[in-house]
Amino acid sequence: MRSANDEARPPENFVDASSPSTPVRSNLHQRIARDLGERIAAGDPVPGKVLPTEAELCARLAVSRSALREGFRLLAGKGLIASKRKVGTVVRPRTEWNMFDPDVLAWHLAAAPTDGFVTDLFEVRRIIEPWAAALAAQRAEAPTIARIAVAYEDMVRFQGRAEDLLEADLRFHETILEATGNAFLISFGALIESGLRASFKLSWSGSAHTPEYSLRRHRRVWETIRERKAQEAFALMSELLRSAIEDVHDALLSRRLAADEERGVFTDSVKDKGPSGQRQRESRERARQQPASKR
Amino acid sequence: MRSANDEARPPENFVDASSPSTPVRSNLHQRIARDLGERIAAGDPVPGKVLPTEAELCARLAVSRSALREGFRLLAGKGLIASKRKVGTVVRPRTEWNMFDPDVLAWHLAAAPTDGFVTDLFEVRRIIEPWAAALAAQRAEAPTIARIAVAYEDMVRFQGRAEDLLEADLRFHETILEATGNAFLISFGALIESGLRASFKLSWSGSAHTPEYSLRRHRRVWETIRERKAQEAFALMSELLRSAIEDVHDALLSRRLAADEERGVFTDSVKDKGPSGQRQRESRERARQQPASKR
DNA sequence: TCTCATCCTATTGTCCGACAAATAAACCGC
DNA sequence: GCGGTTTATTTGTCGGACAATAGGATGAGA
Repeated sequence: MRSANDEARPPENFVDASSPSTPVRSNLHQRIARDLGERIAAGDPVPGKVLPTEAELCARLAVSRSALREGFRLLAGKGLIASKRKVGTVVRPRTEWNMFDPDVLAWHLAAAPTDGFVTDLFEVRRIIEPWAAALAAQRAEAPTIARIAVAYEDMVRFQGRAEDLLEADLRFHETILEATGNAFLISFGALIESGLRASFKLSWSGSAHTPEYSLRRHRRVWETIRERKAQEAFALMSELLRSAIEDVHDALLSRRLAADEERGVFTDSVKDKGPSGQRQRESRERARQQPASKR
Repeated sequence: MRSANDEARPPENFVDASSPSTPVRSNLHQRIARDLGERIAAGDPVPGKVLPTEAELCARLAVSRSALREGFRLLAGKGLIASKRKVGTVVRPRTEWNMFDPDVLAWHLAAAPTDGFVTDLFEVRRIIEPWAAALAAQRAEAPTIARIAVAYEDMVRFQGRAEDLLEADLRFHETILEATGNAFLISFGALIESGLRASFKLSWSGSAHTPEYSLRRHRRVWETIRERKAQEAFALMSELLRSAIEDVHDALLSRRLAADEERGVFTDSVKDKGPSGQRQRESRERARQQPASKR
């Protein structure tokens, strides 16, 4: 029984290798978790509803119950699902999900990168990272400051290659978080990494602002940290993130415009969007749950 | 084989029921994860080292391999461990752990509530919650504000019963986070809940400040949110947390003093601690990894 | 003696089947 | 119509088997 393949099953043909914090050759239960996680993040089984029974999912995904259940545990540990005897495995309400988990963030961005969602993410970054910069200016040890410098210099050197530039950019921000010596802020770095990687893959490789503009801001942040000017580091990091979020919103906007145009629709829902950077606050309630992509 | 019990094994005799975000009647794999998680958080297998093999752990804990592996997945999903064929299951470096996971936080606090750790936690609270209060003042809808009021009034009513007071206190802070509408900030509430619950169980039920003092601060935060005064809400929440961290530090200090005294040691390591609230910044590096309790 | 290829073995990864336990839902007696 | 009982379904745990991988031992050759 269970001959070959039924539907929606990636048994062997996809080596893929696209997930943060999981190695290229991921295990089966990791792939299962990612698969289900992305689907749940997209709202396939809407919160409150139950997933198919383990037996059925085993058949559909063509995996053993052990592997499936281990995948379930990965999701349960992040708050996405909860299983109970006789009732099944239910998708927990979104408020219970651990949004600070890098995987959960990646699944969200892979499945439904809504405006409201990335707005929320950058809002948190704008809350945390300026403080991190200030604390780094106060506490960073010399070698850590040197690593921030290296990251910045790599950004300059890799200006051409977007891939390497992203890596250097990530290292820049993560090293600043490290410099604070705060275990929680260091953890926050993984979230930024996951978020930026996914956003990057989402195709906003470039930016609306010129590369020089962004580089100059990074350089000034680094300099103020080196010179132990906490308040200025705070302000500059705040500025840096403000311009970064504008870039992301522009990218998401053009992305949606392109999608709409190609679909032939051009209704009133997209005609009066301003040039970004301002109306996020007002329209955030409505933009929240509006999927911008497939599925 | 595997007759009765070997060591450090809680097979059936502990019903316990002490873990946040997990129901009272927890499953076996959840208990396994908590058990190993607390031990790892305490540094039993130090990061980089490998755990005993699955076969051995199965024997020691007297559980099946399935249950053990599901527990492993819980831990792996939070970044604590990583398994590889032939090499075993290694404890990942602390920087890779997801400190924003409520369980990870609880395990840390249960196993090794160091000064540096709670300082870090409250530092993050002081970064995030004032902003949350400000955003809540801007965005909260009327019914949400009403729930904040209810939480405050419950705090007043439950002044006597510490348990209920804690619940109301948690609801107060979590509702403010909810009011921001930011998915990430809402997630942060689970962290606060886990942290405060563990701290509470750690015995600082009361506080150095009078209850009235704390209540007055909460009241003023609520009022400014109701009156949409974002800046004042920011400042007041900041103040509230500043006094809260003083309470916690006092509690931890007296806790350690009591432990030292009872042990008979009274060396120079504890004699010149000031009256809290000031020297956290300077001595944080040294206080970081100093266990204050058993094990 | 050093280097490299090969084999061996230990360990996790996955599969399978069985039974236990819980509990929602159907059922039945009153 | 209602409360207690039974049933059926679903997850929870167990035990065993084999596959896959990779570290380490082994041995041959330079």
